[in-house]
Amino acid sequence: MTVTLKQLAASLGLSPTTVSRALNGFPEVNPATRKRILQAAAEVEYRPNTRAKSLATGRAQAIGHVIPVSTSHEIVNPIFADFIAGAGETYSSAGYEMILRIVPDEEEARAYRDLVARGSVDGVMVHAPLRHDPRVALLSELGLPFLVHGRTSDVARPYSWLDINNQRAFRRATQFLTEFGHRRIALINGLENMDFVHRRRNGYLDALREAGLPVDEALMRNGEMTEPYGYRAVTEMVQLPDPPTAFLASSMIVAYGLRRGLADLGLRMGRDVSIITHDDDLSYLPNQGDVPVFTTTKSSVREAGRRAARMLLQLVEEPGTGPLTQLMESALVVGASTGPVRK
Amino acid sequence: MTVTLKQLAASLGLSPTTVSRALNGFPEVNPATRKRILQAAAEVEYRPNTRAKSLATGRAQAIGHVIPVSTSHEIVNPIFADFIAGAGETYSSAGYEMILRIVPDEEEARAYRDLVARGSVDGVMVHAPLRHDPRVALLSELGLPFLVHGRTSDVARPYSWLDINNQRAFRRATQFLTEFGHRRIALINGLENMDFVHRRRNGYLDALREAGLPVDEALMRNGEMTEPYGYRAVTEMVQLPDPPTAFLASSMIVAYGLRRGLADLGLRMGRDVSIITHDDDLSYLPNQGDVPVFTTTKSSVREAGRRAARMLLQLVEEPGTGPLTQLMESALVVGASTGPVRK
DNA sequence: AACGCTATCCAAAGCGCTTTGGAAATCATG
DNA sequence: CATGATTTCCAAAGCGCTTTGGATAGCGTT
Repeated sequence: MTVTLKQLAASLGLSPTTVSRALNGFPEVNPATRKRILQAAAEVEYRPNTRAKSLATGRAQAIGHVIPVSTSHEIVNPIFADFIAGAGETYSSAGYEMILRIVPDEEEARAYRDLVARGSVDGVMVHAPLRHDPRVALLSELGLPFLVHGRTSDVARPYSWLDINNQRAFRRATQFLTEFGHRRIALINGLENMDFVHRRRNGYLDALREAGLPVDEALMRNGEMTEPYGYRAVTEMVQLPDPPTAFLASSMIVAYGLRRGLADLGLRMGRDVSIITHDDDLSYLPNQGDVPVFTTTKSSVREAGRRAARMLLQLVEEPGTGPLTQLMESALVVGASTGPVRK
Repeated sequence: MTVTLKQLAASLGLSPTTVSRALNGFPEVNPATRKRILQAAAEVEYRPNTRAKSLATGRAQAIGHVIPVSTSHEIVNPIFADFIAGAGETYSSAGYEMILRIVPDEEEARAYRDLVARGSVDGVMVHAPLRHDPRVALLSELGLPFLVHGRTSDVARPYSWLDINNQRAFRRATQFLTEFGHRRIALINGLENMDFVHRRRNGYLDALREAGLPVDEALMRNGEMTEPYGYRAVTEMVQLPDPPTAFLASSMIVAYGLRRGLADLGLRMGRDVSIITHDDDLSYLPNQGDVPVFTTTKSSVREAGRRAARMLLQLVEEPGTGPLTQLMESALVVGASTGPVRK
């Protein structure tokens, strides 16, 4: 059964103090004794009780992820699983526990306060930041180390984040299309209140401006990034007097919807209509092959999870470390979904 | 800042004992005093320190989910996010923490032992059971309450699980197709070592037998359930001397691949070729509308998460409760992807 | 008036660990 | 060989809570 420090110490004829020091690598213990202790500990598979340890040390050895679930649309972000997987790997190997809280979004603030008050975590990861996100201010105030996956746009004080360069990615993607002669490019974006949506649009607008192309509101959409959303976008836009010849999609799933729409319309992707989508490189939606199916702005969200976790752990373990930030670039990977505009 | 029981007691001129009893609803405290205590506690937003509490009570108030990540294929199951979301809701409202461990699959057993030894959890959820899954025996031996999402096939002793009736679902789906006159039906299944894959195949085989149809190995595939996997399956099978007229897909993502394959081949889904897929009702892959795009065997994995969590909590809170099992049926929802066989 | 109950509160121990402040033994040093 | 410095160990307190085993006061009974 589970063996405690005290029992282990007794079985060795030593005090708990010495055993604890030996196990935790303190210097003041005879090498021979230490060896004996380590051996015995390994033999009985001793593991310190997490709760006791963290009560004594004051550190939770755990990182929290609070996932708000909107009671209205109930969408669970599909990138969530891969990000968590990446972050979780890092936590595990650093000896941290990952604790997840799924809460209705109106209770998110309370969840953070609760985690702090109960001393359940040493830091938290902030998911899916909004353009104006109150969480940054809240967490700064609470004094809990945190790292934002993404950014938010109106915060006075600096904070730590890891983001991909959404603006640059979408500017490059748009440029790529304009260079192929496309002049009517649609942007099938995510929900308006998300911060990344805003940045992607900026990149798109930058490129249009640089190419001297007009902005047409009719070619820009915001919505929950589902497959039917993509489908609807393309089937409706094709009926415009001057329909788009190219589409920028905000996710692979949306791109699937676009593709289906094109197929139903009898249009060939890459010839009649071009598509570029952002690809989070989700493990179950691979876009590979000699020539990938889609041209994408690609960036592994799993890798983002790994890096974000590493940064957060640093913030936790070295308090006073200035805000940490990291901007990941995404690759523009050319696949079969783009081509010169048809005359 | 964070206030402790002792501080709260001191500020009220009471002993920690009384405050603790008042907060935990014990009878031996004067109603007036209790009210005073509750008020003060609410005012300073007192929350008992989780670790201290669980050290004292011996209960972790936490449920573990161990997610093995294969180092070889690295696929994170897409249903994972929705299941977790469902389970998480339940845990939260029951006052339990959810702790997640992402571990390389060869270390999974160690992860369970570790969780037990450290006393980090009161129970665990077992994901993605294999046909022959060693975890059930391991966990029984460890004496840790657990619930399996799915089933495994060769375990002597009874265990608790929640599963969908995969066999029945796939039998009905196959029947539905045979009744439409299909005689060449392909089964695009998941990885062979997964338990549900086996059950689905059994359902499929049952229906073929009932319809007096021969089994053709060339029409059955196993593989990681990605979009390209579906695509490859259909494009290759169509070249068979006697190609299938209908496909059973094991997930929505696979069905997307099938659909793309058909489109590339110039075949119309629902007319030239029929498709039925299992639909886990993932929030970001909706299959709705007056006439859904796909005919599916549908069962919400989110709801499964909710129920599984409830069952697990019951096992944890009422030890000695016999093994709990629940078999959910999935609905056969008719969409636009099926039709009578073309002559 | 003495008694036993009951209601209400508290002191103290304990959960399993870490950590402070010695104590004892060993060592080098003059 | 006495002295101070090191090395090596341990007792005890403490982390924030629960819980056992009283203590005290107020109450109704006889």
